[in-house]
Amino acid sequence: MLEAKLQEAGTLKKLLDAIKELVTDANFECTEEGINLQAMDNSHVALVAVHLEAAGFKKFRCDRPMPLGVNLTSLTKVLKCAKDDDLCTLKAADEADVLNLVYEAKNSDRIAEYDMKLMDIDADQLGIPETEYEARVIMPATEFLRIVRDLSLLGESVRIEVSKEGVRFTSEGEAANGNVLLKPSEGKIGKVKPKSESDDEDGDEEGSSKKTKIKEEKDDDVEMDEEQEQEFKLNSDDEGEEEQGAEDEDEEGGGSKKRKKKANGSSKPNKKAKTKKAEKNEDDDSVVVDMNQHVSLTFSLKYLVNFSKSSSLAKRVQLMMSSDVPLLVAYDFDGGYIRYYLAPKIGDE
Amino acid sequence: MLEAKLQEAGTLKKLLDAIKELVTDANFECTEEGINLQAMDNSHVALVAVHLEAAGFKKFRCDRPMPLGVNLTSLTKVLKCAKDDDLCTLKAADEADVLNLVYEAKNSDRIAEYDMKLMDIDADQLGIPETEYEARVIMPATEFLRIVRDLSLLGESVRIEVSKEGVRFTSEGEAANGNVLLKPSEGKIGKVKPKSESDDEDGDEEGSSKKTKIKEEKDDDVEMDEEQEQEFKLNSDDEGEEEQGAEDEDEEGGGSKKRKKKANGSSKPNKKAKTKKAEKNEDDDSVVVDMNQHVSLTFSLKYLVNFSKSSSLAKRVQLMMSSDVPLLVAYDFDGGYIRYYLAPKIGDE
DNA sequence: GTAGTCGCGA
DNA sequence: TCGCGACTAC
Repeated sequence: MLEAKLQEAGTLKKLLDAIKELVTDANFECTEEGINLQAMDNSHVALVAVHLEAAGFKKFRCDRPMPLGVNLTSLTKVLKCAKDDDLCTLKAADEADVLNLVYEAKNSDRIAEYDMKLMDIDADQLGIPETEYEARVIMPATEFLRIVRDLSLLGESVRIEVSKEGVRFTSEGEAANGNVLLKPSEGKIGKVKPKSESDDEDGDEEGSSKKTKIKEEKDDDVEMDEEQEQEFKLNSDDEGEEEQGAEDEDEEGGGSKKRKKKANGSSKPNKKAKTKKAEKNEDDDSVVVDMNQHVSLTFSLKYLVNFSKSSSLAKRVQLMMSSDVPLLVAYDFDGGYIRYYLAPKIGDE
Repeated sequence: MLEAKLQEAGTLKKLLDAIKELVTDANFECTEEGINLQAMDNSHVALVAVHLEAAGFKKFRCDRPMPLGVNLTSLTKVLKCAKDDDLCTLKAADEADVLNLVYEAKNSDRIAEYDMKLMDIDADQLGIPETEYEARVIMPATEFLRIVRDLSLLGESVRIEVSKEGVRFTSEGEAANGNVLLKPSEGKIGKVKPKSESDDEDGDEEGSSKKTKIKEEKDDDVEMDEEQEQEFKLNSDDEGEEEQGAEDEDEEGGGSKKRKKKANGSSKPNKKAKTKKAEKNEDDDSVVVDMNQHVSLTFSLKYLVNFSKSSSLAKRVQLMMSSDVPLLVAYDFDGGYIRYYLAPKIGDE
């Protein structure tokens, strides 16, 4: 049985606004630790991973793991029926085929209750490899939004280059080319340290000579697979929109979670990282650039524009890049995160 | 000859926005008392009655009754040419086939003048029976708007139930079901008294044991027919959209008012009621529920959503219901009102 | 608030 | 089949 009470329905509404255009159906994987959602977009070019931790709820109870197959369009409709500041309680009985949502107005003289049908979704719950990245950029989410929106007016794709100079976004279009260069804020450029020491790589870069790759600075709850079994595979986005059997990853997605909780131990040591992030990641407008080597990758702007809808959820966004692996765009907010993975365009076209 | 000067063109604009989707052509029945419009919607499921009283105009003169047949789409276009705060004067000569509209900017350095063609419309001016209702709900217009909009995302129809609990709106749809319960505000529930005493039925319900029906709390100027000749008949809205001859009630609608002022005396004792209403009906966000018995009726949300466009005209809305008779949705504003009647769906489908 | 896209009605 | 209106996205 699940019962999760959220202080503000608005949080969920924003979350859905952020992903509903990318994904139409997804499993909300509920466990005692919170709620996870992971899905590839309809053309398998991008992957979204959402995590809402139990502690982020005003009240959270989930007796046993349960996947709730939700049509996001329906859920969006149902959430439209809530005011942003309504208390919102999600309830589902074990084996239930409906999700119950209760909205209580602040002044509680209005109670609305909705039952939404659930569906069985063949989980394409993929293992996300815990990549160590060659470059990380942390910047204001609105800045990122602005840049990708601007550039999307010019062309279809953007090249993101991280160098000692900072980070440069370049787009070339029919009518015009453009690029935006963000210089790292004072003292905000350096190399990246392995996760174990990442707590103090904030510009004071003494000792950062070790050539390690960068891990995203986050509480990790995405299923990662050091063993690489069922590792997720994104299509490289080269305009191929033909429906290619989205159902070829059935070994993983048998409909239920053979969730492989990470074998490797580096998985979730994060209360401290959280505090750290608050310091460097949410409290300012700085641009932080960490890199071990020059990285230049090209991505579809359409997707990035879509990702940046999450700007309403978090002040800061983190971009993690390495050659030839998907870009990770991560937004952290109180009580959870939303992450997007996007395969680079090949051939730098 | 008609000459009616309105302080704010915006009022008319809002009025037209509220009804133009429901009705495409209608007669503006002008008399010395003001302007009335009454029309059934295109599928004869709903009826709209608008009243603009002479006193609500900055200046009003109508020498003799005249029906002005107006295409509401055209009038809407012409009104779009006015700014909301323009002075707006409507003029029509006797027997004229055009309506003249003059817009004067506040600062009067701009005068715009339009002539709109009139048309002959077979009046379906129907007698509206003065129903006494079993239940009345008065609530903020925006709340009603919100509820019907929300529920219309889920399903086609809504069941409205008035009980001691308050008023509950329920909709069932493909993907989800939902219901919203509004509890009456403190002391705002009671039985309803006959109109003659309605001035003090505000929660202080001593003496309200008399089992009388409720009349709408309003200045009444709709043609009502105690004799029941030509009483209006709404189609019960069960998807039946066949055009049924709307032109059988000419005795009443011959273009002029043989207004039968109600035979029964309870008809318009309302300057006081008005004040009263201001107290309980417009100055707060309360939900007032009066009922003599439990009522549960089902209506088309499409229409209710349409009706609630009138929320821009009034702060409060009044719902009047009795089993098996049309719902009355009434909005009162300075200088007039707009009322909608909607037949319940049959069989509670 | 405006523009574009999709659906429904004439 | 074309036009108008409604809904969604930007």
